[in-house]
Amino acid sequence: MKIVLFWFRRDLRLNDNSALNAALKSGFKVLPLFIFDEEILFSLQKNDPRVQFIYQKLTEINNQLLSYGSSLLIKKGNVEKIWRELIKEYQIAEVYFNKDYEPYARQRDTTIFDLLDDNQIKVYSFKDQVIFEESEILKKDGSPYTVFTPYKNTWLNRFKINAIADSSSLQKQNFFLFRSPFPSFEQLGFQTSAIQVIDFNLNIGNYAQDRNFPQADSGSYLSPHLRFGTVSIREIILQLNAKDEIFLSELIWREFFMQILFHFPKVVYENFRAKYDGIKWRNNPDEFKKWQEGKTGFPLVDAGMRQLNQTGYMHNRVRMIAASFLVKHLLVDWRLGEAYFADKLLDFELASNNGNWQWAAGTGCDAAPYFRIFNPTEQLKKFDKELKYIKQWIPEYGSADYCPPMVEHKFARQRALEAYHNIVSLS
DNA sequence: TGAAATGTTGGGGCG
DNA sequence: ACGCCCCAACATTTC
Repeated sequence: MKIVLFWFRRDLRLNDNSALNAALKSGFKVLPLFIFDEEILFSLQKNDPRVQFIYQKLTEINNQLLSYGSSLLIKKGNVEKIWRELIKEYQIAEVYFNKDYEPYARQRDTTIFDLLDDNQIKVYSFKDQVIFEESEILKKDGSPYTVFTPYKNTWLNRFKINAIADSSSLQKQNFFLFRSPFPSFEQLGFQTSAIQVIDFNLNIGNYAQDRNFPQADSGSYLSPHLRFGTVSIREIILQLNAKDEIFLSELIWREFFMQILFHFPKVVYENFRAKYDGIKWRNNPDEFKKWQEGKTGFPLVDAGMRQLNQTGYMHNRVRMIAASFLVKHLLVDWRLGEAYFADKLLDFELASNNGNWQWAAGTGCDAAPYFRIFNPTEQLKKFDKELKYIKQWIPEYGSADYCPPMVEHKFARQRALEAYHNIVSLS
């Protein structure tokens, strides 16, 4: 019997899933598949909380599928090798998956597409993780936007709320009646983590007013869910009210950076603006370590880094301040900070993380000018006046146990200005 | 989605 | 009442 395979990747849900809906309408029975890609696992810790989250969500999906008489096929290893085996094992008519726009995924998917094509298997890929993908929001001359505001204006003009309403419901009877043994977490070789992804909260009525105040806990905590597709971006946007435009704007930043990464994949390794390539980073390992551990002596930086280390999350404003401090005050290459965030953030997404680090470093598209240097002490006065946030994350704050500032602000500011100015004046 | 340095203004103390 | 000085408050420029 010929079947189709639906390949879950970063769309770990059954409802409002573009490629899955299409697969279920194909006329064939659908076998859902997930592959733990060893290329990705290779760079992660055994107890990475994100792998644990993926496993939890796969378990939930599998339980739903069991009630439909089906189940999820789980594989782990080299993706190409696994697909070669699948082609032999099953009579595959077609393969469905949702598009992933990251450079590694695009390369991997091209390889798999060619392999399937060589075996006369049709492949259908779908837009699912964004409202508008890279080819849909372009300037009049066909080139991509590199400035956020005009990108956002075009995005909003193009956006029609009725165009995203998904009317199709899950056609449960079209799943392949199949039971494969669902591997345990231990069988897959993973270890448990104390850090958990918390559920999102769309009760964001005061988001616009509260979002800069880290103690207000005004975040939606949506980001990990959007990262792994455990929620549909379309459903989220349909639930927003007209007054949630600041929140919507943050979702547009997400798509802005995704299309930047698509059109300019070099940003993964290089400054978007090459004129900053000559900056002489200090990259002092001891200082970098103090920043990582939240022991810089600047309370807002330290509170943020400790929140990150303990929970896998950091408040957005504090991310900017911590990033600015590393890059400007310590003159550590933004790529090192980016890599640390990539390791720790539950919501790590290459496009946003890279885009925001380049923003903080002043090297990115539409970035903060290099001479805009956050003063962590001023930011504390403005955004955590009552010291609630910093006391939550720095229990020893105010006692002799709390470390003194590792660098004098005025001195570090001047040093950063000189390091950047030297480069800019050369170009 | 910055902060510091510099410039301007005006009220109040004082002789 | 007047001019002078000080300085806080605000505005503008600069990094």
